[in-house]
Amino acid sequence: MNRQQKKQDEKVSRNTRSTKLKLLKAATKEFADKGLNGARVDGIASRAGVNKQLLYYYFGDKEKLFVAVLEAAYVKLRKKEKELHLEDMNPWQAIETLVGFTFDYIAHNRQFVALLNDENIHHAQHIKRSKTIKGLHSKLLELLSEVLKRGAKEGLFRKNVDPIEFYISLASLCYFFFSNNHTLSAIFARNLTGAAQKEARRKHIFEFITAYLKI
Amino acid sequence: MNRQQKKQDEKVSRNTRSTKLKLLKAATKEFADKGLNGARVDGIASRAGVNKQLLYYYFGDKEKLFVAVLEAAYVKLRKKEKELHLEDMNPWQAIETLVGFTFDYIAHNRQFVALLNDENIHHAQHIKRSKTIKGLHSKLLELLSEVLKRGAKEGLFRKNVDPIEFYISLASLCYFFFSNNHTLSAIFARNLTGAAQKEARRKHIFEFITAYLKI
Amino acid sequence: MNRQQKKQDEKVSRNTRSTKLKLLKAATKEFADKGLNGARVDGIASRAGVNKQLLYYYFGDKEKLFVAVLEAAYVKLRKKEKELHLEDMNPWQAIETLVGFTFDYIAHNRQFVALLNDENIHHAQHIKRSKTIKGLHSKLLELLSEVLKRGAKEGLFRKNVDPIEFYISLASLCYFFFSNNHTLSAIFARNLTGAAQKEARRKHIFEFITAYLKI
Amino acid sequence: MNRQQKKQDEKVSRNTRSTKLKLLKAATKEFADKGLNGARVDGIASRAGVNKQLLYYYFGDKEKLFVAVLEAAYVKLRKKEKELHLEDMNPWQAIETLVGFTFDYIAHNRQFVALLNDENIHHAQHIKRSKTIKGLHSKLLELLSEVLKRGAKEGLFRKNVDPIEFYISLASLCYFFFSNNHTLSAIFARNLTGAAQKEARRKHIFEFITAYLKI
DNA sequence: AATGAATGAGTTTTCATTCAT
DNA sequence: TATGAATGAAAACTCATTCAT
Repeated sequence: MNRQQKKQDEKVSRNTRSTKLKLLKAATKEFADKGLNGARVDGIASRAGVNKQLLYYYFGDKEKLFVAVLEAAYVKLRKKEKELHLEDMNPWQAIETLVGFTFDYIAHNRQFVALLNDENIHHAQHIKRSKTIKGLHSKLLELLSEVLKRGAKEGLFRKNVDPIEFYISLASLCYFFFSNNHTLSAIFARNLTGAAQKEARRKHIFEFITAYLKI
Repeated sequence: MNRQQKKQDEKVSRNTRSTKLKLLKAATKEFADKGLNGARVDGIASRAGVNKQLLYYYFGDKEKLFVAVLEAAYVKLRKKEKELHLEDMNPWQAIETLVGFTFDYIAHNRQFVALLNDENIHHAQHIKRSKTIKGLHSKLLELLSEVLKRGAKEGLFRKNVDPIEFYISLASLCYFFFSNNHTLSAIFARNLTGAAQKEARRKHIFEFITAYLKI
Repeated sequence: MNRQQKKQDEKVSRNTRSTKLKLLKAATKEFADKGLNGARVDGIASRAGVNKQLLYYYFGDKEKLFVAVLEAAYVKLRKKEKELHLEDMNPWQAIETLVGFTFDYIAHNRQFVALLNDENIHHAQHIKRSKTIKGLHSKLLELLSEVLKRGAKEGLFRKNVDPIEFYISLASLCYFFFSNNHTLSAIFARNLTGAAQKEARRKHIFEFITAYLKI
Repeated sequence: MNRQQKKQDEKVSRNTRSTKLKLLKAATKEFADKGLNGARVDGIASRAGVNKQLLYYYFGDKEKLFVAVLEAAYVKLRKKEKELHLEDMNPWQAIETLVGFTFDYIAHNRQFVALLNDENIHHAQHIKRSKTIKGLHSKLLELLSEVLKRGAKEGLFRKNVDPIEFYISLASLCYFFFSNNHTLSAIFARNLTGAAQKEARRKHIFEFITAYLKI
């Protein structure tokens, strides 16, 4: 393969990748904003600035695009999780890191929250069908399990904490505030969108988690 | 108005109520199951066993019916809340009652969870527009506030607990498990639907809350 | 049911029937003219002078409409067949009647020929799926079989004529001329559309069949 | 032009021919299987194992390719006809040969039958437009005419047989069985695909034709 | 001669809503 | 109060064709 060809291939493949990426990003926005049913194929294409048919060319149909969006979202999350390295920290550090990461990730990836909300309305049928997502085993639970045991053995943490229950609680505390922000704001007749509110929430969650783990 | 006519009127009005009710129940199911966008007017009418046009006759359009469904759901919740009478209990009793009620209500009213999920996708626009829902002030927060203060004063609870933060945490812990049950099951490759799982979750939430409040 | 109601019912049902009928006739024309794939749903609706969606309301989709068209065509044919009463005729009369009927029916129902042509392109998948058509057992073959036996026994006809082969030959001779009229005209560079040509063909077929049956 | 270049050119031209041929064969299959409207340009290209754009490069567009397919089919048929040499045979031999050839050609070239069927749905517009096909005058009719006259003069055949009517009858008997095989099978609820059925049909046609011609 | 990317115009289908009775 | 028939607007999706290399 000479330089000329190589250049060509790179360009073509880069174009393909960038077009698919543009579509994926546009779709993520549209799906997060309006849900699978509310999203418009036209809307996604025009957001991406490409012809609508390319969407079908690359992804097959609207639903498959939705799956691709979910998959990309999970790939991104798992990648970030891997960079945590909880195993190298002392128990309290590890918990603090995990809680901070969970909250901040959700806080900065509201689209992910919206997508998950919608996916739950659809009974997680797309995630269940996705081999990609099933293949992305999260090691977070194992790491957490190890940290909880370590902390207990060192006399720092409460004993016999079920890691799944604990993880669900952590996720709940971080996720719900964002996923239900609109209804909470409406019901409490109060704006919960602000940075101060968010910071207060973050702090509260730390206290909550800490109180539970502390002996 | 003679007896004959009165009887007829009564019958008619009872029929009206029952038809509206049938539609409302059917709509609740359909909306909870498929979301506002996924729900079908035809589906609702056929679930209710009535002609589609009646839906328009009674509720105006699909979106207004959705609002009516949300309103009915909130009316029901507020009514149940009123029956709690936290004010007559000692602080720990009150908290225990509140936690149990919150968990159990959500556990037994999954449709409400689904509706809220969907309403959040729509940025709570229907709730915000509904005067009915706005008018249904929940006294729970006030009661909780009073209970937390009482408990603190009596030296039972942690001091200066923000009732809103606390309430959101409580709601989070109860709500998320049910709202995200499908995706959680898929990701953990585990069935979280069972009664045992539910009971474990309930117990865990009690521990969590208690640990936080306890001095 | 009072007179008023009866009138209403009649009218409603007559409207439904007439609308369905209009659609069916329009679809028959369009499908015969352009084939299943070439036909346009819009074209059918506008030919019928009704809203396009009614087509979906009454028939489900384009393909089901095509099946309905085929079914109607077969129902019509079978009905005509029943009126022949070959059983009451002497053998030669019966054959003459059958041949004349077959030729004339095809000659006057060119749409049926076109539909069958197209259905064969689709490997008869719609006919195979149609319970209605399967249920319309043609008694023609039984009658023909009986006639052939009778004729043979009376010493009028050739013996041991296979009724199916004979029937296929008869159908061939009548059908092909019409089904392939366009290509025949093109290849022979001759107009085969005229009434004279048709009459000549009819006569020829009689001679052909007669020569075969005659001892 | 040096040897090297010549070799290249030869190779290129052979490739061209083979690519065109591959496309033509693939198109023949696809068109025969699904008709002009049902055939997919993508399907043809992928059957041929080449890029879709090449189809346009070589044939202009889908419809022109269809014409090319028809033309190739007629070229093939005419070539085979030429090899018959009916003129060298005695009348009965010639008829026997013609009938056998007609039946066998159709039996072995089902795609041709399917293409003709579809072309008739399109009112033979492509054949009518094709100068190539018009230029391929079939001498069969002239030969047949001569044979019929010869047979009649020799006292072997019925007199004054119209060669076109006779030819159409022959074609009918052979063609219809194959062109309508699917619907016939469906209606008779019987499999007419088998070799035995085919052989029976062939024999029957011989009897039929013979009976007609015989004095 | 060959290819992958991109597109426009069309086609089927869906669905909330209204009409007429 | 209740219903079946009818509709308009929009949605997803298809497909032949062309572009750029």
